[in-house]
Amino acid sequence: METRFVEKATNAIADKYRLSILMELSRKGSLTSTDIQEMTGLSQPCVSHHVKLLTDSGLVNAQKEGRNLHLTLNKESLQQLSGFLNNLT
Amino acid sequence: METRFVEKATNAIADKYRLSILMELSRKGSLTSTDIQEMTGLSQPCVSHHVKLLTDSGLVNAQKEGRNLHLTLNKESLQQLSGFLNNLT
DNA sequence: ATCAAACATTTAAAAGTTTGAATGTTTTTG
DNA sequence: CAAAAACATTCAAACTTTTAAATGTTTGAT
Repeated sequence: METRFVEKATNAIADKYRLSILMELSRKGSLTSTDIQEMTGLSQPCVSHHVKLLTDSGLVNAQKEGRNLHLTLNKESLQQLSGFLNNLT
Repeated sequence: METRFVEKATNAIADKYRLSILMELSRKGSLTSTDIQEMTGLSQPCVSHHVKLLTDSGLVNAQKEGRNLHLTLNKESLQQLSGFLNNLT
């Protein structure tokens, strides 16, 4: 089943920095790693780590554009997760 | 905002045992800690710990009935979480 | 070609989580 | 009341996650 996805996706959300990244992606549409560094005050390697967790979970899409990493929400997977939780009720 | 709830709830879900407890609660309607022990093979203290995380998160209701702990899903909070995630998209 | 900017990787320390053994509490049963 | 059943708590070991310093890679500007 999709339980591995649910586990990885909820784990990706379950952190204050990563949750704030998701919310900011939702508000702004897209962000770069540098944007996230400025927004969180975290070190660059730490941001890189959090971004990797988010992209590995499938909740965030990453696309290299020149030397920038262009991050966007993966709406389909967020909706899939939302639907899974709703189906439990 | 509700971000602390989202953090705690997703954290509660983000574990294979706790996710399976939620899914079994969804299927069966209710469980006791002993049911969960049998179902997971985990030790009693470990089950107690996972149950506490689930109830502290607000996703699961616990009610003492004699010496048993009667666990049920908190559907409202699951729907709240589902709605939050859906609103990000 | 040089330099700088953006991001990734490696590594190690600090902090947090998971697990079960031992023990404690409460409730039911004989 | 004694014993057992169900759950909670304390504790310590094993494991995982988070963080940043150091370093590496790639891309763009001069």
